[in-house]
Amino acid sequence: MYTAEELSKVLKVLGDPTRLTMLKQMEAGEQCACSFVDCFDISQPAISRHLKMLRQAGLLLERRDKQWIHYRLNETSPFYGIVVDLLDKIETIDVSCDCDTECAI
Amino acid sequence: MYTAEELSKVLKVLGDPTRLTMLKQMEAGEQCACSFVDCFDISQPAISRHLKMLRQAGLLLERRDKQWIHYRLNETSPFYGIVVDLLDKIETIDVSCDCDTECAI
DNA sequence: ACGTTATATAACAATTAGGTTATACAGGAA
DNA sequence: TTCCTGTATAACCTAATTGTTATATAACGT
Repeated sequence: MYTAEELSKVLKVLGDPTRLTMLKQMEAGEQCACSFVDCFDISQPAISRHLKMLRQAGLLLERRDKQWIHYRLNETSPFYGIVVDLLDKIETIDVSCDCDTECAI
Repeated sequence: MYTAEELSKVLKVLGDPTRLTMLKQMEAGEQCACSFVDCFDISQPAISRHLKMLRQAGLLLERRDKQWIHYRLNETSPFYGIVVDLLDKIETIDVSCDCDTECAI
């Protein structure tokens, strides 16, 4: 159970097509930040800021590996269930934009 | 199944505490617009615009009765299920702000 | 017709959101 | 060290959001 205040905060973060698509991709597994940069038609700093908003909402966890940072859904977030329920209602995106650098390992 | 685009649009509309609370109240049944005016600490035009956004998102239906307009959740919206699922996760609000005019009939 | 009530719209101000470019920082490789 | 790559932050711009007050519209009551 959540208050309308806290739930609306999370929904606001989810209410952006870029962020929602990022989450959808992470549902399939951990994603390197650079793969988002390749995937979306916006600048690297814009991607970085979207990731920051998702992190600050507690929806993401990160793992650093060398210079790459891999993000994944935070399964311990109190909103994880809600997020996954929503993501499962989104058509799978044909990701033709895999990270083309080493990080894809 | 929805696209990330269309779902994010709806989530953006839901991502506001006033609108989310309004929806929560409508989940309990039809609400007169004037009851929202009494209930929230914002001006009548602000309420009116929030209702318009919910209407434009297809989430509400309205019924005019004399000079009062009663709003209710649109059960035929393609997003109705999602909306109800989310509303059910919100703590019930102690509505000490019923419409104090005749419309409450 | 006239006043009153309920709701919607217009015009405006302040804040937030989301993009950009430039720059800083972190880590690996030569 | 120096250079390169990946990521984050700063500064800025524009557009959207959310509130306000003033006004218009719709419907009722006298």
